[in-house]
Amino acid sequence: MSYELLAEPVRRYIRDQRWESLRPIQAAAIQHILATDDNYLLASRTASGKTEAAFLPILSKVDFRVAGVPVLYISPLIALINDQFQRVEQLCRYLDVPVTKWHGEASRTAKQKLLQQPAGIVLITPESLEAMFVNAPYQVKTLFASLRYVVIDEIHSFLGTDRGIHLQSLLARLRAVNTTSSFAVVGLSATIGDYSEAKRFTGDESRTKVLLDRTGKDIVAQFRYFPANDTGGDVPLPLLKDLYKQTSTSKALIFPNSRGLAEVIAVKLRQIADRVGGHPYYFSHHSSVHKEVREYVEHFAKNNQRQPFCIACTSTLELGIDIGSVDKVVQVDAAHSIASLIQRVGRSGRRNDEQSQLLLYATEPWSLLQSLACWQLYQEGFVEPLRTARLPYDLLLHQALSIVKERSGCSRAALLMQLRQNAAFTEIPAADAEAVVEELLRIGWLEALGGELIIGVDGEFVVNSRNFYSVFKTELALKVVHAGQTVGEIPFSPQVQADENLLLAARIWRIKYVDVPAKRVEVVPAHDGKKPMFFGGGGVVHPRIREQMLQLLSTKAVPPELDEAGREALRVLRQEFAGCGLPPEVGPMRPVLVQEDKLTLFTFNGTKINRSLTFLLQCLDIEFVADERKSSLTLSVTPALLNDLFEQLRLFALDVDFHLQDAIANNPGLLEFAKWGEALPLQFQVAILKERYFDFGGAAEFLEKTEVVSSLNASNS
DNA sequence: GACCTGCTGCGGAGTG
Repeated sequence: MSYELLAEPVRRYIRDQRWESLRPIQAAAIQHILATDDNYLLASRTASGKTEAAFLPILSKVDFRVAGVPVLYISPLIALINDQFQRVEQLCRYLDVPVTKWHGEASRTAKQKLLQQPAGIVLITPESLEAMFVNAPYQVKTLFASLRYVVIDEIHSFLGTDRGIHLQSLLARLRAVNTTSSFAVVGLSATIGDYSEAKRFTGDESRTKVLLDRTGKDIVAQFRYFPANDTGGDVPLPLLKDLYKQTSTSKALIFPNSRGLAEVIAVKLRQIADRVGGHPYYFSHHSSVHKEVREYVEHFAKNNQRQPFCIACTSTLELGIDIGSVDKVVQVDAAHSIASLIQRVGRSGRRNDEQSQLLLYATEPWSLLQSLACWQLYQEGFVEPLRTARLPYDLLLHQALSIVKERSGCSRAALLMQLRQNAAFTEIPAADAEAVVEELLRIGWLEALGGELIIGVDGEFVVNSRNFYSVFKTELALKVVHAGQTVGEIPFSPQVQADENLLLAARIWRIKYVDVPAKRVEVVPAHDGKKPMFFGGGGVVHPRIREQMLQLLSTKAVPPELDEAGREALRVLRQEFAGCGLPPEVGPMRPVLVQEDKLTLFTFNGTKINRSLTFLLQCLDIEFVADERKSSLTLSVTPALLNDLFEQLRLFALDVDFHLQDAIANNPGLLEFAKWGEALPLQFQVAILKERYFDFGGAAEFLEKTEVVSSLNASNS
């Protein structure tokens, strides 16, 4: 029935593709998009035909004969644009609709051609759109004044992120340009945790509908436990041997949570394969592997029907880049979020008749616990809800500069009006927006000239820099080159000097010389090396995962997916907490283990709340040791004093601004997470810290409600 | 104990 609704050229495309039927998400999208002008979120798993679900009806509905570009597709990745270009262009040939890639690596000739004859569909990144607003606002008008649809791919990757707020703001600015029509948004998404929050993203929650296909795949999960030995060693040898056995004849993706470990695993598996005469197709894939090497790996995976292969990777292979199907997905130690686990699992068994196989290794009891908790929550259908920041002062600052540049100067009232009407900033009070603009004037990034605001002398450097178009920071790195070929990059570290060895792109290298001014390292192949040092902050674990971990500790059931060693590790960990006498329903109870003159409080709470508790303890000048992996705080107080301490901390939590101001002054690195936060007035720096880095509300609630059960009380009774 | 993402305009050399 949905098929009948489509335009004839689109139906011809479907016939030529020899599709037997439309997927559920496609059928639903066709009916809805053709019937209304509402916004839609199309949520279903990887490889379920979401792209077609959006484009089949849009191509049937939109009149492409009018001047201008009626359909804009926005993607978080260049690689995804290049993939989607081929699919969309193939479809568009049936309708004579031109498709143009518009990103930093796209052909300039093609862009020029589009500007001369604006038509069809444009595929763009948020940063390229930002650049167009700043550098060529007349082009934005020429191209997008008559937009009818904006398709946002992998929209979940924007939710709850600074880049998402940036994109929201760009959408609002597109609406302001959209003078001859109005456009609807169609977001393509994986399963997400909070659909009402996702609907806000379009800028009009009430006119946004969710089309959801919950059909999942059967997944067989297996947990295998190999404790890391004390002598160090990055990955336990028995684990590597088992991993080799499990994957040597499969197409496998291995996710070890860090670039360094991805290199270790790729190199060591290749060495084992060398010794026993296995296949040589071992790769690594992450942001520090050079783009061309990554593209080769992607191409190999996609085009090899029969050869087994193994890619040790990070989240670079989480999003929808087309690498075909794999037989096995391996997670080494706990994934940091369910959302990420979903994406990784979705990579396996993509052919319709296949079961997905998931292999979860743990090297340490707490990681095993977290991994089990994630898996259970995954099965329950839980996904972390992500809340978009309501007070993104830093992004408002960035967009204020961008708008002034776009308009080549404008009155203060016009700027403030445009910011207030921008859906990304509606909850920022008018007086606060004014204060941010005032600060921009004070630091000379803006200047007032005859009633107009223009970019100031110092601001010119900011807005004319290549760095202006993105809202995220990147680390400085040295390019690693072998015989004229770039292999990848490594960050500056003490390791980077001549004759040091390192692993990169699944190979071992020795550094010949380091050219610091040229940011270049020349390497030659070697036979033994260590993983490169990469830096990064900690990951953010959602409180629900920690609750589930505690639940696992306080019950007796043994998850059937666990191997023998895993069962034993879980038993030992449960034994450690047996003295606390936790009931099966823990509710607000949290265990405390008492040693001689210290105690360890296990908060079993999320990273942001733990961070806040840590900060409050620092304010009180109390000595402690925090361990985020165990979600624990070790303090030199007696259990009897714990309630008083909680009450003191809670009072601090309610009035923390002064301490945060102090902390920022002493440690500007605190604002590292917000690229445009450093230029803000202090009170707004405090505000973005409170909303995005800490969770003092959650901490206060924890301090108020938690009932401590200590091992001491239990053994006394 | 993290991971990821993007990029203008210009000049000049090289290619067809």
